Amino acid sequence: MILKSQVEWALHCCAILAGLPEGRYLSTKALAEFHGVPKEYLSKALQSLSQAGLVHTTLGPSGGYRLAGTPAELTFLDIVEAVEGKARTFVCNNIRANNPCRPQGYCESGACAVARVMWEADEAWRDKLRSVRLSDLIDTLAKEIPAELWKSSFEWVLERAG
Amino acid sequence: MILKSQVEWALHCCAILAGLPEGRYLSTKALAEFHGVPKEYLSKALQSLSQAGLVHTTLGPSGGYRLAGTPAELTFLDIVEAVEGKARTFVCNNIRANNPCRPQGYCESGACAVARVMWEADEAWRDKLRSVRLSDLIDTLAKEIPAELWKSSFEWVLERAG
DNA sequence: CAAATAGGGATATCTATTATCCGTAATAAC
DNA sequence: GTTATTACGGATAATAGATATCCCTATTTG
Ligand code: SF4
Ligand code: SF4
Repeated sequence: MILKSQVEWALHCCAILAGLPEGRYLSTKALAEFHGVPKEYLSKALQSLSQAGLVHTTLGPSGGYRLAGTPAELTFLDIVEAVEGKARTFVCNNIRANNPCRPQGYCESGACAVARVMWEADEAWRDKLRSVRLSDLIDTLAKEIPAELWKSSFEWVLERAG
Repeated sequence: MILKSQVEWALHCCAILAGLPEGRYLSTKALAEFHGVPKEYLSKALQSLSQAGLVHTTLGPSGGYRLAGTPAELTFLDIVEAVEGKARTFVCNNIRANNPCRPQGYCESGACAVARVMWEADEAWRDKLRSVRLSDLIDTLAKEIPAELWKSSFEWVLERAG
């Protein structure tokens, strides 16, 4: 059970977009080149972000993406769920229904204890992701990334931002 | 990103095995029939439990599986990890290494902030699973399952336990 | 010895992920 | 207006992983 690589891509892209000046847009092409991933496939991840309303887009030359809100309004969970979906990671196949001792017409009263525990764990995962904002990530990155690299990356992006 | 159905199967099988009297064993065949799942494939899940040391096995007629310890010593995490593996759900493809601005020979100092957050969320999921013991599940099931069904299932199992 | 079992290897099938390609509509620059 | 560039969506192919089956072996019970 492994998250799609698009999740990592989307998170990194949002981190880049967070540094974009007001009103500017960055294209799929630039984001793909910066991260060294296939443009067409990254495009699907960005479209997921767009459909979830996390980013705004414009068409045409100098078009591309920018965050829909401030980095403080965007959580890891928003981004992860936009790409990975909101479905729970444990699906109940209701195998108890095959129990040979089960009385005819016995109707389960909702999900059993097994499923509930698994879903609680799922929620714990989501709670953690919900508690970290994109702005928190930027703060950490700014501290950890060498100032020179941070600056040159920023300039690289600005050169290509429409 | 969805957990294997074997996870559900393994959890249910452990719940059944927890009710087994000391020294008795229950076969793959019986467990598969009880849950209505393919015997050969369920066998793989049970082998995973065996390899993880969670259950003991014996061969021959009247052979099968029993818990290696008490239900209180076994957590959800033990069972889930035995079947699903201990690998983290977020894998870092190190796409920052493709950054065109990255200085030659620049060596990353461990995983970046993105990966660390995702791994913390993964840990939160595992912490939750670690906090629930098999004995807790049995307690809940005993409360929720109709006494009659509980009893007949128990008898069904005992008839087939070696 | 005969029957039943766990275990493991090989293999097939199905599904989801990963990736590419192409056509369309919209937009900006010229 | 024309052209270049872009996001978007549909179709499709390639790959990997999950699901499932089959068969052989060693071991144990009776
Ligand atoms: S026992 Fe729980 S997890 Fe298993 S099939 Fe029933 S509801 Fe689903
Ligand atoms: S930035 Fe983090 S998640 Fe992304 S490639 Fe680097 S270490 Fe991995």
